[in-house]
Amino acid sequence: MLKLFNTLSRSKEEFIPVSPGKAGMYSCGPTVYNYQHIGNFRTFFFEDILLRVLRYNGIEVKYVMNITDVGHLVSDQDEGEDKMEKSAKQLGKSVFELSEFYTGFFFRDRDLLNIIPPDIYTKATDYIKEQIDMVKCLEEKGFTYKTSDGIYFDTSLLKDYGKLAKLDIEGLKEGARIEFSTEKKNITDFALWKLSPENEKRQMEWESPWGIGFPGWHIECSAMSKAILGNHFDIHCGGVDHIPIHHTNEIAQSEACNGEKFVNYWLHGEFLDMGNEKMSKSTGRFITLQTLIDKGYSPLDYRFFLLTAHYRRKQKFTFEALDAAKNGYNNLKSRVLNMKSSDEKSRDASAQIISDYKISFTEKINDDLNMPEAMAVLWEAVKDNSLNDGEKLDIIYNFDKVFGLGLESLNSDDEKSEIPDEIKKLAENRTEAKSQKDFKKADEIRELVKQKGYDISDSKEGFTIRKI
RNA sequence: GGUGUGGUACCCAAGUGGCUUAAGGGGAAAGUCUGCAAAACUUUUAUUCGACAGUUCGAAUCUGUCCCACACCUCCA
Repeated sequence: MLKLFNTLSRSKEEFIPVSPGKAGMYSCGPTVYNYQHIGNFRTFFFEDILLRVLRYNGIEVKYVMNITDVGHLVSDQDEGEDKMEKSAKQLGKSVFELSEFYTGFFFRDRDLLNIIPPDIYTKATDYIKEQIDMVKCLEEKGFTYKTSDGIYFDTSLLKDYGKLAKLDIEGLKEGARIEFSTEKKNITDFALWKLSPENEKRQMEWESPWGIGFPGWHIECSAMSKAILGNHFDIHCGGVDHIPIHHTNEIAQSEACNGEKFVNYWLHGEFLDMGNEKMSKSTGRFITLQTLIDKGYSPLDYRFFLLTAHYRRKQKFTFEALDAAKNGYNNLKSRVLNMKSSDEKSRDASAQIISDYKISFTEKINDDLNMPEAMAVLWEAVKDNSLNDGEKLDIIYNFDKVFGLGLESLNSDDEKSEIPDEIKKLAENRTEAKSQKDFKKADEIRELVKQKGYDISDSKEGFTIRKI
């Protein structure tokens, strides 16, 4: 039984899809006005794990992710500049070039992290008509009003507005730290359609029944999920920051227009805790996957790191912790490589043990995606002396469908081919010194090679060289 | 000011009333092996879960008080 923590009920619930054996899943993707940082990727990774666990359970998932390329304003109070337009202006590019550039980078990092692409990407600018239709739908049902700068949703008309975030509207008013547009009827009202400023020509703007303008940020997800997955579907996910505003407003729009329940299960991934070095795309201070690569980490080191914490808990990011993950992952890889080169084959005698491991693993991942516990099961199997190498690989490959650490495709040749001839020559010299019992010289050579970044170790067959 | 979350070994991090006198990874230490190392293998590394009370046959897990961090109500995945 698969259990998932539903933000709506704040509790773990058994996952029961609308259509048996199938699931519709939508996740809020990137706003492509800048690079995605490693915090963003923690969320995309969580969604990847969710997708993999659903599929591991034999559920046929239709997975949609949006790309926000318009309408996301600098302030969620529907004020300030459009993030895309602002960034384009700064870089002297068109918004379309900008979108293409950062989307491409996002795809690259996604692939490097072994994150499975969705079945469909929906780009906000490709669904302008659907968004306008939805605003019209809300207008016809009387949920909207007009201000000098756009069409707004009147949240006071919904009895259960804010149910996802358990918003305390009165408390919000008292605690408001900023002033909000005086034209808004309620503090929680939000823009559905923004009119282009009269004195400014936007790069992205469209005709609409209300005048030339662009869609509000929230409407895209309501319109696009409706277009692909229908009025009522199974899972919607994103980062925790989306609970109080973005997802709250999506629910309001969708349920007001469609007149039925929008999404059954809302799942949210917690933030990566950067300690004092808080990452914020708006300040331009953040760590990207490329930063990690430049520092000598592999993208999958980061994936391994993410697997060590539960998605609903903040995870502390430090380079010390990343080093630990890198070491752990290297150990795992070297064990797997050793198993692959072994000729022990599966025996039927241990079928029961293998099955027990898989059952245990399934219990962990189905308990609200408990990856740390699932990883513990993996290590237990890896170190289990009652299993031979063939049996262990059987288990490891099976688990890696969820972990996504690329263990099945690991190839020892990859590492060997990187060794320069100079280093190989030195290693051969050392073997010669050893054969003459000149251990002093042998140790000197090993030290020299170590300084050059390689490690020589002896084995029965001779020596092996490893990049440090 | 309001709201919420969390404090588990040297680090990361599970566990949320008895299966646990607390998983797993990293790190560290010892042994086997080795010319010496490395790897591998074996073993060790929290009688204790922020502090103090309380509930209970029984608590890291529930309650209360206090201390400390962080997050959100500005932008954020």
